[in-house]
Amino acid sequence: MPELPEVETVMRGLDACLTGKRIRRAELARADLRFPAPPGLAAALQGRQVLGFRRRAKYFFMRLEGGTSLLVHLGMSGRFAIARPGQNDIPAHAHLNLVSEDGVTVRFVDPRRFGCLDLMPTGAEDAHRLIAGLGPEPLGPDFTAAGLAAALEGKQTPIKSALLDQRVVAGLGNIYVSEALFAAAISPRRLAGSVRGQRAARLAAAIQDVLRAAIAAGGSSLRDYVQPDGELGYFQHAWRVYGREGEPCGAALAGQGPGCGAGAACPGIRRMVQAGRSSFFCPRVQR
DNA sequence: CAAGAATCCTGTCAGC
DNA sequence: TGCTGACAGGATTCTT
Repeated sequence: MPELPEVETVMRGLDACLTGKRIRRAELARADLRFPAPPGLAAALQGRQVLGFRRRAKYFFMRLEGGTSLLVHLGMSGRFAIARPGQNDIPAHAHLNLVSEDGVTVRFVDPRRFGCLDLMPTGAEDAHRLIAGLGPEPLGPDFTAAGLAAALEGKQTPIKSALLDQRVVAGLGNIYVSEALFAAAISPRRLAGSVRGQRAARLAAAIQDVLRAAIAAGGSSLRDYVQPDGELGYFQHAWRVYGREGEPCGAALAGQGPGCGAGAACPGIRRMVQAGRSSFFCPRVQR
């Protein structure tokens, strides 16, 4: 679902259609999301010009004239639907509706309501309670192999679980953790504390590679995920292990690099459940 | 204190 | 065909 690359892609789409525009009308259809949206949310947006966007982990901020920022989290099923003037079909579960000065309607749609919306002064974005405790941005300057190793030091939990902890590194979810561990040839079962030195360096690089590739691909997609421009299922995701249980690793990697390379001897991609979540991995290459 | 389980919610899909 | 149950997963809260 929406992890860092998807959030980045959604945000870029919104940036392209809203930045510089004035919000003619704002309506909060329902406020009972993961956390209650503040009552004054719609009023704070209406009539204001959108100045720009900024992402942090799986959150992003929409900055408005007047010094207010809107915090958005997509949760599991959150997306943005764009409707041009005349396109009047309203998707189900549209919780926030914004009409731009050019007549384009932007809707925050989130069936499961695991997402959230909040307001804060633009200068206090990083002090927000959902943001303040986050670990380093994996594509930012603060994310290093040494820092990652330090964050993992002494942890008795499997590396899979540790990487889902947003305090260790911010923005990974279940999909890209599996992908990064595969790329780094590290078993999801390995104890987090044993990932250090060269292995930590490999993992840090793999995390960055996997995220960069996904952003470049325009974000990956699952089922009901929709691009901000309204297009649906517009590209083939390129996950190497996620969702590929039983597929031979070599075939899965055809044309995408050497991968397992065991050919017919490849045991195939396995799925297991860790901390209630699926992990996909190749038992031959990941140690 | 840390690690894991339970929890929120609803659409989708497999199986009968 | 229609129903039921399992499943998906982000992040907080609760339990061990």
